[in-house]
Amino acid sequence: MGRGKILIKRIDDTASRQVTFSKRRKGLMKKARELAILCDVEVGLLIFSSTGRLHEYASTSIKSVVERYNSCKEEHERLMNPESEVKFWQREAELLTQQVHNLQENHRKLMGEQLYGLSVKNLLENQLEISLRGVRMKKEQILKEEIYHLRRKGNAVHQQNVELHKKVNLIQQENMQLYNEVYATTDAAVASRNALLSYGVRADQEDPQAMTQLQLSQPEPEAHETSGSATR
Amino acid sequence: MGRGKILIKRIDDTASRQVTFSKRRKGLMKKARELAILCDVEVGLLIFSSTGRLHEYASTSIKSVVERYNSCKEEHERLMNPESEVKFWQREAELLTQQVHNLQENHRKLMGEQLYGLSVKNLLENQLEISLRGVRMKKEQILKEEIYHLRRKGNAVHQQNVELHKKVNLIQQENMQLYNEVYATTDAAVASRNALLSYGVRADQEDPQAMTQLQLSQPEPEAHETSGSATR
DNA sequence: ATCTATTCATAACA
DNA sequence: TTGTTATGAATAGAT
Repeated sequence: MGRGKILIKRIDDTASRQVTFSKRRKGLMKKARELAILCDVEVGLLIFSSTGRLHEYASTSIKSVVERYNSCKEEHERLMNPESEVKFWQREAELLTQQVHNLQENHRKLMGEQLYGLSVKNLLENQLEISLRGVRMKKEQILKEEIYHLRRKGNAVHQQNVELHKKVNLIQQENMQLYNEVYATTDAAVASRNALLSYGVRADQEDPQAMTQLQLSQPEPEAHETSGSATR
Repeated sequence: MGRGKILIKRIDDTASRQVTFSKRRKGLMKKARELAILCDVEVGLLIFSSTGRLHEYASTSIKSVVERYNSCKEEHERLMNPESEVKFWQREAELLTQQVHNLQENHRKLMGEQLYGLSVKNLLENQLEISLRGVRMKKEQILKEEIYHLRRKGNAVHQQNVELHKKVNLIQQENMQLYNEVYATTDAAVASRNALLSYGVRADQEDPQAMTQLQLSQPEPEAHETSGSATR
């Protein structure tokens, strides 16, 4: 099938060899494909060039062909062994994945609880703080009001005291004047009478008023405030 | 190549198909072998007949060809596949283990921080609470003391008031008596003189004392209330 | 790469 | 199946 017949032996000339390789390889693949199509069979062809390059043909796929080859040949040594190893690591990975999942779940819950707990705690504390502050403010207010009233009361009593002192002084003065007048006229009958007369005039003018005032003010068991203004 | 040209499509006639399969299969194998020898390359050929029968050619061996195929193509479909698969799952397991470790670490830290944070917080709160309570107690104490002193002061002033009223009443009584005696003897010279004399006696007995007391108590600037008991 | 003389593979037939 | 053969197909070697 060419200009001359050839012996089927390795072609020494590299170039010729390479050319022949290309031509026959192509033809081989064509015939492989034709066979697969014409006869409806599964075909796989693998060719490795001298440079290491791979050339392949498969009516379906090399994988399929090789699998079929393996199952056909029942050489499970290669397949079964690695499979069990794969299954082992798969199982390991599954377990670890589950573990990760659980930990993440716990993590999430924990943080959630932490946040929830803190917020609740803060809420409670705030509420308590507010209530407590309210109570304390009221308490202080009451105390301050009491102090204020006591001060007012104290002042009022003091004012009363002052008024009383004034009155006491006034009465005292009058008394002393009276005594003086009385004693000054004790020995002289005429002088006594004049003094008494002049005193009587004064009494008509001022004293009855003072007496009325003193009589009007009522004594109280436990003294407390009165907002009266003592006129004088 | 034959008595007539043919289309490359599945041969419907089973017999023809089988004949063609035999002839072409043989030819394909021959050519595969020729290629392998002529070009000094590795060739593998797998053919599965429609009945499932395997026909193979390999310049070396199918095993060798398939192994070379796998390593060359780096398509680790069957042989290499398990290996890389194993490595993949090993890697996965390593990553997951690391992840578990990190999560556990975080978990531990988080719980630690939580506990630490809480304890510190509580400590601070307690400290603050104690200090605050101390301040508040002092404040209240001061307020209460102020109230107590104000009350004492108020009571003292009140007591003084009462005393003053008593004195005022006493003096008033004496004054009235004096007036009565004076006016009763105004018209009668003798009666007047007796009255004056008796008054003098009384004054000697009581009044000087009252006067002294009154003079000793000092009047204060602001005064109010009267709690006198007006005897009549 | 392309051509082509030649060989080869094989379709049809027996 | 196997063999025969006419012929298309593949290809060695030249270009």
